[in-house]
Amino acid sequence: MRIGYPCINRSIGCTPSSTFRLASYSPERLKATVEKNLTCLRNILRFNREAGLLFFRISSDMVPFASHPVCTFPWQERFGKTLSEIGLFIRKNRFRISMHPDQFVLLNSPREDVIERSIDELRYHAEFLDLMGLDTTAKIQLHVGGIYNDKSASLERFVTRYDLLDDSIRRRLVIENDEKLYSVTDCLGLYERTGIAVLLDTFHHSLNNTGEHIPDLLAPVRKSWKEKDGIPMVDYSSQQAGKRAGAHAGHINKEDFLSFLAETGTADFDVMLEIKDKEASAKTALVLARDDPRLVVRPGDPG
DNA sequence: GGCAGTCAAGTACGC
DNA sequence: GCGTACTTGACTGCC
Repeated sequence: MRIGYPCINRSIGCTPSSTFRLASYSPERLKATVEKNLTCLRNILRFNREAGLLFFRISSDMVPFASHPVCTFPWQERFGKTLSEIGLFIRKNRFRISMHPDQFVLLNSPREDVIERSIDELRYHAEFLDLMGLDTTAKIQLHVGGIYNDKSASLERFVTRYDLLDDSIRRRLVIENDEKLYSVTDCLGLYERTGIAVLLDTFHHSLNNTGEHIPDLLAPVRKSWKEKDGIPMVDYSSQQAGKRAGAHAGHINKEDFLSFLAETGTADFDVMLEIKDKEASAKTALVLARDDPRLVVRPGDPG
């Protein structure tokens, strides 16, 4: 078990997801922004190594407009060397890496233009991980998509689309249950049909389920991750008091996290804390888990 | 320098 | 039908 947090770090004073408006696109601007983002990513990874936080989600904004027609700058060539250096650092320190394209990426849309843009965006994500030289345990996590007034037809479209994807994308793609439309059970059904691994989001599951308890889902979810995929990734969060159902907590709820560790027993996975204060809660989680035999690195271990 | 309005992209939902 | 929430920050133009 590794513990981590997504995309940004709130204490080291840089952001790895600087961007700019489409209207102000220029190759120079792109180059400068990617340079800045990569430098920050490096700093975050160093910070994480020292903190013992070995699971990290890389922001989709590393290369702004990467999949947009406006972007003709050969960022792959320009930054290939830097990316492979970062990848080496990642492999050397046994980090686990994920990426999570945002809500515009939909494989089951009935609209062909949406599908095309989505595949372009997935190609960018896969390319980014490939350039770092990461193996297929580095994943791109995606939700199943929309319902479009017909859930079974929409599931069917997902299967069809998934089968048509390039292997460079397919070998990294995993599906995550969402809080409203597609439950873990729906995702496991897609696994049965396509072989795609299922990323369990415990918080989404608490909001969208058909009565299954987390401990009962661990084995079927585990089964969907093959050896080449690595151990499962799990997203963890809890409800922010006083906000709409589904709002991510601002700080880790210690009791809730401890009971999550307890109810998952000896099942091994890497866990990502989707909590708003990012590395602060992740560090707390690491301390809370210090006696858990599943942990790869304990707090205070030399980095 | 500070502020408020706005930002590539899709979908579901409430009014 | 239209505006808004997702996730949330941070870019941008204006004062």
